[in-house]
Amino acid sequence: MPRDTFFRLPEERRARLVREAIVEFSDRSYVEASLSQIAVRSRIPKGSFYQYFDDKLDLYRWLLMEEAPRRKREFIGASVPGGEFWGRLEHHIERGMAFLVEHPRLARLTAAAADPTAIPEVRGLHRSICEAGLSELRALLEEGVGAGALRAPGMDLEVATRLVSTIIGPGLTELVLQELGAQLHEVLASDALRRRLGPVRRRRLAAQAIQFIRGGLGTGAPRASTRKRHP
Amino acid sequence: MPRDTFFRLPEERRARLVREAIVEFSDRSYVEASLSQIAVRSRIPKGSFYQYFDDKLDLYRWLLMEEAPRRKREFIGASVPGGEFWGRLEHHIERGMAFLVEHPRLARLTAAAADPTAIPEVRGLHRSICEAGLSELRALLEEGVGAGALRAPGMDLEVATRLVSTIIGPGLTELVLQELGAQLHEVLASDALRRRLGPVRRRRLAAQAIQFIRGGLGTGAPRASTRKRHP
Amino acid sequence: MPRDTFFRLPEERRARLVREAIVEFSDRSYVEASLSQIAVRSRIPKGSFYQYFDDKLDLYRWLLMEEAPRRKREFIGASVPGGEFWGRLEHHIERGMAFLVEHPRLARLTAAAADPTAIPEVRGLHRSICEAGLSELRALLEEGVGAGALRAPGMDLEVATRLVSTIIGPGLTELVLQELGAQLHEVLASDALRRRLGPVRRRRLAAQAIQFIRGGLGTGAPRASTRKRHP
Amino acid sequence: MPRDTFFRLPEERRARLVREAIVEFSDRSYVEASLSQIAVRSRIPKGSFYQYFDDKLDLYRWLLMEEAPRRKREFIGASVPGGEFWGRLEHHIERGMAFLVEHPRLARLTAAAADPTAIPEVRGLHRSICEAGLSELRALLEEGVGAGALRAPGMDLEVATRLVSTIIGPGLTELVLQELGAQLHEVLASDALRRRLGPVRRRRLAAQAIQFIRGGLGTGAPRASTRKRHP
DNA sequence: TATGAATGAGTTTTCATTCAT
DNA sequence: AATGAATGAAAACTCATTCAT
Repeated sequence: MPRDTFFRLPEERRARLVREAIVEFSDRSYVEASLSQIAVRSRIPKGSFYQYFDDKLDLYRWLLMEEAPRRKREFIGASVPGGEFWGRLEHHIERGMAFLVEHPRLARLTAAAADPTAIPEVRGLHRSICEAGLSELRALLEEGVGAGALRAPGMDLEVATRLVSTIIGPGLTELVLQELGAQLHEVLASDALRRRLGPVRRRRLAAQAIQFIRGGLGTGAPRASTRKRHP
Repeated sequence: MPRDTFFRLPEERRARLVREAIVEFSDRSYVEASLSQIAVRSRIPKGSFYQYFDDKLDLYRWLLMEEAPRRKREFIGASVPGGEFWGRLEHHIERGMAFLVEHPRLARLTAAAADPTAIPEVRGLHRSICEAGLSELRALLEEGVGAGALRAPGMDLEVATRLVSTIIGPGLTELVLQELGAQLHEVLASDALRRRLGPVRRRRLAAQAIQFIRGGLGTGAPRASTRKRHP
Repeated sequence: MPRDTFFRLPEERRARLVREAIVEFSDRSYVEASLSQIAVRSRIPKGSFYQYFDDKLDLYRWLLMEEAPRRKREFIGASVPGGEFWGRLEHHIERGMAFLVEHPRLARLTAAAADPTAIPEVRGLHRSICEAGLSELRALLEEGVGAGALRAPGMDLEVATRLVSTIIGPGLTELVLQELGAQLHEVLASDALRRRLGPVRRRRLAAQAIQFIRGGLGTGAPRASTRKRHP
Repeated sequence: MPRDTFFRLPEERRARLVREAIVEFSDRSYVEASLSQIAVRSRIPKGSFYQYFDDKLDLYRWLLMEEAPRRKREFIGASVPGGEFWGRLEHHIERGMAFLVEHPRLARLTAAAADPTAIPEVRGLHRSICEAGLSELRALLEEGVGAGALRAPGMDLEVATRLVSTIIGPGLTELVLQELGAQLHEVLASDALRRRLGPVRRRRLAAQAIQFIRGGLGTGAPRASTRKRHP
């Protein structure tokens, strides 16, 4: 975690550092990312950097576990609203996509949790982020089960959680990129490009995701309630 | 692509190189992977390596685009059999999971196509692999639409393809890891561990995935046919 | 030398700084020693440190030339007592060993004068400390010569001084460590360990050192008086 | 230990590297010494260095444990000759001083074993070198005891070994520096300077050291045989 | 006077690729 | 064709000292 000095930094200076760190870590994987580059671009001497963070991992961890989530929460607003289950899930998804479009680098940072790496510490970090995401989603689905909105015979809640998580995680990102007809790095680089995905198209995508999760693709598939198997 | 010299290599020698390359590139991301390590472990001098491949990327490309797919085809057998759509998809999924369990390193290699990287060439490579996978899946789904098995009002075939692809790609992998209660690198390292996932448990997982794709999670969701939107 | 501000410091604060400086400089060589560590452990801001001392060297110099000798004098008491020469030397040695056991970090600091270093200023400092020690010892030996207690044909007083100095400097330290069956850093760290060397064992060691200096190891060696050769 | 490549190096190149390494490590302590400097001065790219040695410590270890001892053995000749004990010891001492004068940097390297450091690996290395030296000396003294040449009542062989070792180690070095009226680093730097200490003066110093060890400084000190106490 | 922060020159080490034999 | 060695551009990180408040 950053040292106190980091938080006491002049706003402008800290913002520069954070901005360039986010750019670097969203453009490149953890190993690819270069502290030297961050230092050069943010015009913060490398020596100074080490006043704020223990090391590269410390910065990365803070970005992934504190800064990105905090900004996401701020953006998303007072978490998921009450109401009917499917509506809440749709809202969740729609906000996720909005975040993706408005703050693609932060979204990419969060998604980095799914990236594989041989570095044990980073792996642990990624893992704990994934699990936090899954917990949140599991809680949401549990409510859905409780409310009778979710049913699927023979499917574990755990399994359902993973599958839905995959859809609203990498799935939606892919969808957005496809809709924009661009690659991730282009979207990260170009404000104009991703602004093409206005609320309307976004909502249409969200609706399709919801529909996929809700009704699947089949015709006349068997219907039944989702059961918790693993208690 | 490898030079001719590579294919003229004594079988044993080539096998050693390929084996260790697969180990390295499945254990580590492209940047993390070390040619030196491959050279040392396969007992192929680094100098010789450059007689066979142009560079690190060349080897990686060959593994991802030629060797892994070839071995996967061999394992999976004569592609998807005929028959009813859902049965074929289930077979597809089941074979994918079998491959994952029997050849986890090759499966990981294939999945690497989803890893982000700042290296443009690698990005291009990953992209083309992803698109090949999507094409194949799209073709399958198109048949499903033709046969009337697939219906979802307001959902593009492209969207459906992406979502299904996400499920049977990262989704299933996550499911398998969860079922094994282990992390990727443990599964890669331990034969015993992944052998715990016998055909029965595998089929149960596959069934749940199919059910998710086919019927979704909802109760009484609207039914309609999948339309091609993007021509 | 420290600035006045240092001496005007609240006692508690100054003591903390001195204590931690002694720990650091006895645990590590001059170059290895870290001002940052001293600052952190003594809870004296680094900035403040530079109000008290010019730099790292200034602190080190003060410790070696002022503080350690002062404390040693305090411990040893009113220097060497009168009396017969050998008795005085034995007392000198015995007190040195007692100091080593009771204040190992201060003793180590003093002994640091023998450490080689590439830093010219530190070298000069070490040198002058060595010479001070030699002067003192030379004076003592001169008295011995005067009193007829010391005789060795063909041996310069200078040579004798160096040799005796080596014995009661590094020699005795090594002897103590050997007797404790431990390494320097262990002895520095553990009060319990070095307390095992009670007065009795200490006196036995001192006696052996004296005997070595006085009579050597030979049987029937020639006897003659030490002459001053180098005026 | 160095890799094979190091030994296969063109003689000129390897000699340059070794020479500059010896210069660096004799001029500076382990921590002070800089690989970069060695690389620059020997005109060996830093990258190449790491083909020959694992790291800085590896080079240092090889110098201290292999190269310096080997060259010393070569210089000293077929170890200690037979004959009467005191004659052998004198020869030992005289050769040591000759080595000191002819190869002061190598001698300094060997003596580095007595330098304290906070780096555990280096400490271990130094320690094992010290113990090797002590073993050799102990063996010599044991013979002396056996031959009846050594006697000193109440003195352990271990204690005697340490004391003699101190005399012929740091003691003699100090003596030589004093005789030259110079400091270590001047002697290291100037061939002319140390050549002033010709065989005659050297022998006189050696004789005084022997006399000190043999007969001590006292007049009419008690005589008795050295006993082994610690078995 | 006290202090927290800034800094830059330096360190060791890695690795893909090239080159000469 | 085979290969052992050479290399240089990068990386992460440290620390005494200075500066501004």
